[in-house]
Amino acid sequence: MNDSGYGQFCPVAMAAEILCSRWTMILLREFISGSTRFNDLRRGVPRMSPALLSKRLKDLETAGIVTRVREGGASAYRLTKAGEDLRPVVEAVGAWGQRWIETDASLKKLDPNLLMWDIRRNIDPKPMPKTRSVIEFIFGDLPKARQTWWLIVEPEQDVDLCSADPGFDVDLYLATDLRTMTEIWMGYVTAARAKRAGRLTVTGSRELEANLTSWLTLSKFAKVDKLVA
Amino acid sequence: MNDSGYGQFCPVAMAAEILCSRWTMILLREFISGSTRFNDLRRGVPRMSPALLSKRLKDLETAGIVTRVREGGASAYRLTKAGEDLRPVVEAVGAWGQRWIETDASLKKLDPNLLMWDIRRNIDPKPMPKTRSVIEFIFGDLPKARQTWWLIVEPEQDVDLCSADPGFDVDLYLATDLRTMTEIWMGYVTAARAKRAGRLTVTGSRELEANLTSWLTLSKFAKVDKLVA
DNA sequence: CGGGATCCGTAAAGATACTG
DNA sequence: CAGTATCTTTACGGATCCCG
Repeated sequence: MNDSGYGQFCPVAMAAEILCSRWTMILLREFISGSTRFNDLRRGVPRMSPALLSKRLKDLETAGIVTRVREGGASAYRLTKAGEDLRPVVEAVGAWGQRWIETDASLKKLDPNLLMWDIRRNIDPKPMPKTRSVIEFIFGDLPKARQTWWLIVEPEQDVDLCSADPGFDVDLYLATDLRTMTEIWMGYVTAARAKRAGRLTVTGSRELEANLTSWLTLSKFAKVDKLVA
Repeated sequence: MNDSGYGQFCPVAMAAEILCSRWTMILLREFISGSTRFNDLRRGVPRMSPALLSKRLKDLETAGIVTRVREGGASAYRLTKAGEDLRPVVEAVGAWGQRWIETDASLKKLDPNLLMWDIRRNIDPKPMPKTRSVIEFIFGDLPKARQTWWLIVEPEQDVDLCSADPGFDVDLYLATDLRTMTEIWMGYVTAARAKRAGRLTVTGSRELEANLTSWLTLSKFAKVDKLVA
């Protein structure tokens, strides 16, 4: 008998034994967002120790939720069908969080690295120019080392994120502060409203500026209505 | 800064800080199933220490998921609107568990107390006689002390569960084993099939026997199709 | 550089007993 | 009935190191 679990045959309990251990839900969010490599996953859960990440990946493999596959020399982790089927669970958790967690509580956990990493993987290159576009984010309230971020969008390619100047000409600048950009990303405030309030300044390519809301895709939870302030 | 959490503004992470601590999901299942009193909750999570139960209740109160109210001399815990809104989360977790957790894994965690407690709160008295009905469950494979259970169903009242003979005349007997009854409850096998296989014997009131499937409501996950053996 | 393993101190959970 | 108190065990966090 496995004494580490809840000792209940109920499917909620059986599932919770796997899904509700520390970091697992966040790890699943990373998988559902498309990460497959150890260090990509790690970037999404920077405060999780690599030892624990390694253990959790093994646990998820044992549970039949991820499979480990060799890709060239490196290994990649991919969701199985059972893992893909967890999408509704993660989305239900996220939707509840967006509805009921107080805005201020979320905004006490600002992190430019996580924000930009999230923005990066949700950029939609389709409405963007058919050449390379470089977008510079400037968080005026942060110390120099974390102030400036570049997104490099090449058509038909994954978007690149840099925190060191890549040396390309910049097509669009977004000058703001970390809290405002996070609020926009979470759907707490619109980009237009932030601009009018003087909390966001957009300069550069007229085209990119004009259709900003079509390529700067927001968090998938941004459309969920909040029910608490 | 709260270092105990995940340190991420993402709603999945914010929600998981609350929902994915040990026992919390099972406790929420108990609330959603209708328990409100400390000792009722405790019966649904018998392997959780009362100290931890007490702490989790306080955590849930702080999170705005339950409220503690005085009812006469005793206290009761009730879901708030935010707590009620967790129903889709718990149901998604349970549905995934029913689909993907192997049957044998669940059936290694048999527990007559949990099973009968679950059956008790899902009995539907409406299709039953308008007088008191007493149903005796006999698990022939268990030691004497846990072999026999009585359900006392009075119209318009909560169903009573006893593991000591209440002394009433019995209207219906169900003789089976713990695994079979659990399989029926979980929807792995039908009562009719278990009867044909000689794993369940029903004797007593013809009426109660005839409409057994209408008053013996199965687990709410029984209708979810399994995708693994 | 990707993908871990090891060691050690702290924090959470389990077991059991007891109380207003 | 509704919890505390106490002690032990396990899980987790953080730093460091290893290896192809």
